Amino acid sequence: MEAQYRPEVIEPEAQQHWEDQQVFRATEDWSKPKYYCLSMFPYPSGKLHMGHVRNYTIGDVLARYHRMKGYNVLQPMGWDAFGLPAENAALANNVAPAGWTYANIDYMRGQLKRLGLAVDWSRELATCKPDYYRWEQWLFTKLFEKGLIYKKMATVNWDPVDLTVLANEQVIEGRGWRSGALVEKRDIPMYFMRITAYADELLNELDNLPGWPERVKTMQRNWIGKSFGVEIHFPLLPSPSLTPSPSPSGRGELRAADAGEKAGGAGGEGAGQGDVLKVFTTRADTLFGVTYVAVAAEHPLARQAAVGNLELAAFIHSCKQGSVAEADMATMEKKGMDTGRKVYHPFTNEAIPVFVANYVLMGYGEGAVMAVPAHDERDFAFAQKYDLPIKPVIKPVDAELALPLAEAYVEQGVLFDSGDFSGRTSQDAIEKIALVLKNLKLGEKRITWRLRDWGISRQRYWGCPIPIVHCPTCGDVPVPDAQLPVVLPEDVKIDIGSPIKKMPSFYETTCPKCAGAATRETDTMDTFVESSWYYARYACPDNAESMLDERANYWLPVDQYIGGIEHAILHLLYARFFHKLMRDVGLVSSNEPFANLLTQGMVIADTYYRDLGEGKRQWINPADVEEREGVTVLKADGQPVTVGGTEKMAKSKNNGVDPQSLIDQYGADTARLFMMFAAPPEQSLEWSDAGVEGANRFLRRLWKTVYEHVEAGEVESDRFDLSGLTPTQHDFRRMLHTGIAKVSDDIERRKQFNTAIAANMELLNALVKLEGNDAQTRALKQEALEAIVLMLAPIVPHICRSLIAALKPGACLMSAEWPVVDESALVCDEIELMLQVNGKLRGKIKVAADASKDSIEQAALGSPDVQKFMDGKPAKKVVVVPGRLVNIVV
RNA sequence: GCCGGGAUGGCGGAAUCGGUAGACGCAGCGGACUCAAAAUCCGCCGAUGGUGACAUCGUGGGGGUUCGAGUCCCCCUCCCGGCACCA
Repeated sequence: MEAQYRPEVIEPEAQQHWEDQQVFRATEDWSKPKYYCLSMFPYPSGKLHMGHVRNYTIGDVLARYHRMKGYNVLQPMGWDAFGLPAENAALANNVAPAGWTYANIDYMRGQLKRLGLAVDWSRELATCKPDYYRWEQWLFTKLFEKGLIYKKMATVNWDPVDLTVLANEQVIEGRGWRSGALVEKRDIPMYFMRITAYADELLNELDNLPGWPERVKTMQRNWIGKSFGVEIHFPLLPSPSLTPSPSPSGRGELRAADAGEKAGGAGGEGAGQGDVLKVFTTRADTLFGVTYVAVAAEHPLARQAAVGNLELAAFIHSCKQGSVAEADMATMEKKGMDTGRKVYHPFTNEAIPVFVANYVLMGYGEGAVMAVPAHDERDFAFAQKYDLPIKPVIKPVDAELALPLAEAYVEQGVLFDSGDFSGRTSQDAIEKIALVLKNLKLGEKRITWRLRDWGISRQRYWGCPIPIVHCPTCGDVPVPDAQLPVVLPEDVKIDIGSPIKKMPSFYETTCPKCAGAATRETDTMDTFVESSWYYARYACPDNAESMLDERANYWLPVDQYIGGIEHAILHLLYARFFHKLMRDVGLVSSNEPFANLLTQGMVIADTYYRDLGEGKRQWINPADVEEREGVTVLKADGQPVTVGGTEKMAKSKNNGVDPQSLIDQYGADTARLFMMFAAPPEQSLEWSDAGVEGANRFLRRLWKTVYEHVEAGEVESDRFDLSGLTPTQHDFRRMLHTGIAKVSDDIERRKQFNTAIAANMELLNALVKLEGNDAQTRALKQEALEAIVLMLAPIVPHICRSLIAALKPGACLMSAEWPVVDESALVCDEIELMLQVNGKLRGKIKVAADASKDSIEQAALGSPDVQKFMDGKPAKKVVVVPGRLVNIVV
């Protein structure tokens, strides 16, 4: 055995061996339990960042651990290869997105291999390849035919200078990131996936996912947002500016929820006499406190009221400014304007003003709300600003409201000033009010979802083409199977806007139905679509005949999915939705894609930037800045930079720290060990260079310890006599086997690798201190070193491969099994108990492990440490916690 | 703004079911080895007071439940993630 630990030698050797022997190649094998271990695939942004190292090491530890426990393990890897950054890079560097992407994939694949991951590379896939996305197109056509994909108008960010649609990320402080122009909202037709049809199942199935973190399930529940409420119809007073025109069916509907779905938005236009304004509320108990009604700027009533009202039209137009991002909408100043229209209160017949308000969302409920300033914070602020009445109608069950209200009282309570409903509790009143409204045909109980259908159209180039042909006679025609895939041209030149929109060779085609001249859809799909089913394709990436085959049902569901917490809602919800879609077209038999989920915390780092004006920022990498006399400056020019927040490492903020130098300097094992040791997987990890040295030191120490042990000669294991251990030896062996139990539990159940590593460090520390060179001690050390090396193998596989071979000539890590706890080693006949007086630690005693409660109490009361603090007072109470402590209360 | 999460020594973190706060590591300090340095090895290392045994305080802030709270409950502050076109 080599005296020196040389990762630069043993790591490439181990990786070459694993590759040559194809040891991680997975095949369907029904004789063993299967374990499908999947880490979220990377976007090929250029090079690996620390988040990747963390993510893939966690997955690798679990994959290798389960392999040692006898599972048939699959751990695949691929590339989430479509996306916006490729177009940005193409613009910046004058290269084609495809070439840039493929070069990044090649580079990053090399980096991943250098990490020594137990990945089955034969299953590698890239979502930008036609053999992958053709199945996405195929599924699209099936869903389109089933009505689960439909077209409707949707609002996007529009850059009026570059004449292009902007992603939310490209809107900085309300301006386009390149042009600096004020962004506007614009409605365009898009394809939508009907995820709301699965809302109930997506919500209910969360209860059948015990392997998911509670916080993720809570976030998804809140996102889906099932709320039970009441739809209330407020009859409209005739418009003063319109001549009454009774609708043919009697009472017309001024309803907005699905107005957009009929692409032209015809629903509700021409509302006149006898119409109603529908609102949705979860607080029908506050109905008597309504002092105005507010509608969204896009609501048909607002549009109609603006006809001939220049001021209102201007206000509605001003609501069009700014981005569509909900965070922006929610934090902007609440503004509104009276439409001049009024509605009747359904019970009091009072006339109530209708406002247009920029805080009412068209996409939720009916796009209209009843405003109750006394019992809703936003309505309260709005009413104060516009001097609208505040009418309290709910008070606490056991108290009176302090009037006038200083702030909204938002709790439920008891009704007053509410006609026949006064005196009822909120819950009771909601039921009763809904019933009365129903009898009056002015409303009813309704369930509303916060979840909206998923708009998947993107006006971008580097994505999967939407397989639709627009025919002037046949309309939207899905591309037939035989003509799939619709291949995205890769040899393009990028400037502002998508090149395929200017490429007749792409979009000019004939209609699959009538063979007449037609045009292809030039929008591409949201990249979330690709990442919603890749986990299933890994089971059969080579299948050229169908999307999935029976192998998918062998491997699915994924036993362990690992990825960043930032994907807790969107990606994970879309993937769950897709799994159900694939189930319902007969492709998979399970209900959920991921049985167990580990959401790793973010790797975060400081951000630095310089303002370039017009809302543009140049982000500077942490590696390129330094402190000079208390000022943070760019190393290159010595000029100051602005210090931003500590945020997740991201390409867009250029705050990623390159793990490559870490690997180059110390090797993959040190990088892996450090990442696993620095913080538990679910916590966010603030990057710092410190600590890497310590991880490397531990590996050198481990190597040296094994080296010295091996060099001392072969161990005569047949002279290992368990019954003849000295107390010290017995203590050590108990520690070893307690440690094995702890490490197993840490990895398998707790998934807390930092403490698993700490336990191994403690074992090694104890082993080094263990004195003696007799056969007993040597055998004990042999047992301990083998166990430590095997327990560390999932985390630092390269060094452990060398060490196990040195410890047990002929042994191979790839066939090694996880150490087993020897229960007999855990036996202990004396234990230590803490002594407390009034909950404060005052001493400790040793008692027999099987001592009775009485004898423990006596021993505790007799202890001088305790008596000193009892002041001669009698014990009021003695609490004995078996195996832990005794607390004496005086 | 809304939803979810977090805060423990100089630093990363540990304390798994309400029961010894600070495991393990980093940094620092002292010592051994060395001509010297690096590496390695040994020891110390929350704060305050005390020569010391030890005592008091201490888990973001305030309150509560309990024999006992880092852990449970209520209120607050700050930080992080998500908010549907970043992935």
